[in-house]
Amino acid sequence: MDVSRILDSLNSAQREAVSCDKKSVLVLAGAGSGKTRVLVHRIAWLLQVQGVSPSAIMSVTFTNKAAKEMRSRIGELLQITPQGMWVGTFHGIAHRLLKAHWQDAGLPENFQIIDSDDQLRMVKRLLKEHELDETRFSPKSIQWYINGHKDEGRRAKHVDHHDDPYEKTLIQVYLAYEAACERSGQVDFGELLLRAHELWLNKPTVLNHYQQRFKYLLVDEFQDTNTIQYAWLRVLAGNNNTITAVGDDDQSIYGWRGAKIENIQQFSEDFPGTETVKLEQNYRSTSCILDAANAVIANNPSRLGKELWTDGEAGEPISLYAGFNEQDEARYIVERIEDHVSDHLLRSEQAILYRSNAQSRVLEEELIRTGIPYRIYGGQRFYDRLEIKNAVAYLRLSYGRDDDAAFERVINTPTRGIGNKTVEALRLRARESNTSLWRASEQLIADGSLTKRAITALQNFMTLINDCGEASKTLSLEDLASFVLEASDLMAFHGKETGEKGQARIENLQELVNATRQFEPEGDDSTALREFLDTAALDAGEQQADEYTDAVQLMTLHSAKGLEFPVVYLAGIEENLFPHKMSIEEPGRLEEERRLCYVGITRAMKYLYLTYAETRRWYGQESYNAVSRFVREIPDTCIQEVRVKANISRPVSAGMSYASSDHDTGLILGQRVMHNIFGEGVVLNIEGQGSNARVQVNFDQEGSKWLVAAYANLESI
DNA sequence: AAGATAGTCGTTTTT
DNA sequence: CGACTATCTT
Repeated sequence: MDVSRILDSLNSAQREAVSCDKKSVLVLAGAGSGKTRVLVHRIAWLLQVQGVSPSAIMSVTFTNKAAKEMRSRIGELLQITPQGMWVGTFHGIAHRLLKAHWQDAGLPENFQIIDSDDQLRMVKRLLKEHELDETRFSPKSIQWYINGHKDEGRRAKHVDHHDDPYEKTLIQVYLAYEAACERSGQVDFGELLLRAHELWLNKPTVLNHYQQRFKYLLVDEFQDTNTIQYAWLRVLAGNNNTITAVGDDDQSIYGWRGAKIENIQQFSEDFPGTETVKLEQNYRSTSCILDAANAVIANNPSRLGKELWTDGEAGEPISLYAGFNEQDEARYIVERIEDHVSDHLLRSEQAILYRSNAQSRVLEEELIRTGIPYRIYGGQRFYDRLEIKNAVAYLRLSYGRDDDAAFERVINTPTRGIGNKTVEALRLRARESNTSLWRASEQLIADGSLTKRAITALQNFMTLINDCGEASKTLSLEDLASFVLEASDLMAFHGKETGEKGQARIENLQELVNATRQFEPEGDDSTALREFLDTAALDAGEQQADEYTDAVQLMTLHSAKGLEFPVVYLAGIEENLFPHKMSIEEPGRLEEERRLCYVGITRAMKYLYLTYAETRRWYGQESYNAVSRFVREIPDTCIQEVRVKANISRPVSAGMSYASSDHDTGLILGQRVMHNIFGEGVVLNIEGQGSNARVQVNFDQEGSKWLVAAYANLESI
């Protein structure tokens, strides 16, 4: 194939990255600089110019979505789908390895993946077993503790207790957790990575095989890798393989869950002779937006240093709007959305981004009020929904009886008279005999050490599961799913839940049957169930519901990473909210907030609106936040402040006295007032009546603010 | 075993 | 404030 086709459409930095023949390349790809493009073209370069076999290439991404996109774009560019290439997520690839080498990894052949929900349940159970006080040892924090150590590559036996009794207890729980997973053949997300790493370390022949095979490694979103992921990669790369890492230190926003931005710096040290290529030309945004982004991120020390530029137009200035409360902020945003719609932009080309999910409510209310269709991204994954998890638990038990997480979940769902007492007895026996709950049930029934009623109920349950197991051997995946839903009575159980909930649950369950019908197993029918269960555990499932209606997009800044929109509204750009209160004190965390802001700004292609509220109801309390420091970091020349209505030329002097009765606020223009947070100031303007009245005050310290008179408690002085 | 009630807690989220 | 949970009540 013609080499020019691969390089022609690229700029010189991109070309450099694509065709680099060093053993290690670090591509620092700024937002909108064609990162995925470089990865895809590099793979094409390796295959078609270097003549590398597809099976010598492994490309690792972070999310399933990214992996999917990578595969389809490679196919698009090459017009064929290369066979034997591994393209997947860290977790997906680790899982694939563990399935192939379960014995070497010390796992049972049919090990199951548990998600964080199952994990949390297990931790809670263990805390009860160990009679630990949940207020002192919160399940969530224990889960955090375990996952944190796993992400750092530490098992319970590696953790140092520092002679601290509290830490010692945590380690005990971690140990018990490991034992419980072992006993029931369950593997959590962190465990996938940890085991895959241990597989390299403990089985040199296995490692050697894969080192020989995967001569070319590519990693996307490298700034998001955690300790164990990077360690795993490094071992696989060894001294001889070629590794391409693509990432952006300025877009590292997952430090709080273990991502190590340091891995980027470390890379050049670990792989001597690394060639670093910076992609700084941006193809997404106007120069006005880029100037703002550059200016904000420049406030972070210890960056690797990049500056985005474009040869495009300056574009519109960024709008800054100060709402007097969050409803006013929402109203402003929705008005601008309508403006752009009448200006022939689609609703789906406009996104409202916010720091935390709680902000979406007011925005939604306003969108509903004005009848604008919207779609909220994020939220619960399809396979995380209660009814789906229940149904999948039955499928999991059909596949393997020792799956304790699944067993616990549905032993009494729908209710079948197996109470807590019986389940306690099962758990006790399982622990004593070091076996699964299913085997423990068999034992206890044989013993006759349960009440007659419990035995009957338990037997009914086990018969049901065995029937499902039999069905799984003969039926297609889809028929099995239907069978399980009927036999277990889950359909009826969820259907009778109150209000629209029941209806929604039934629809989701039907959607699950749909998913089984559309599922295309890689192997033959005999492995279809296992493959489907793995997908349910590792893949979010399509969230396609109303993808085709033209709707405004709402999402957190975190979930916006990697996306772009012609119009972006960045709502709630206030101190304490963004940067978030919890991150203001520590410099490291503040820098991550700033990177998040950089991510937000760089999502915008043409128009960017920054909005905040001077008064905001937050946790049931009125709060007064100053405009975010990030706004002040943007050069004035990029920003245009939107004036509130026509309050301009009314002269403000002590002599003027508009009757207070007009506004019911008891305030007079030009009057000096005292506010218990902002201190002293002068009333500049009054708008509205009664409880809606709002007052603009120019505070000596804090500058001008709009306040709701009813809440502001202004005192005349 | 469902329904009421008190109590808690409150960024960001993928696998 | 309000969503969620754990515990108590019938």
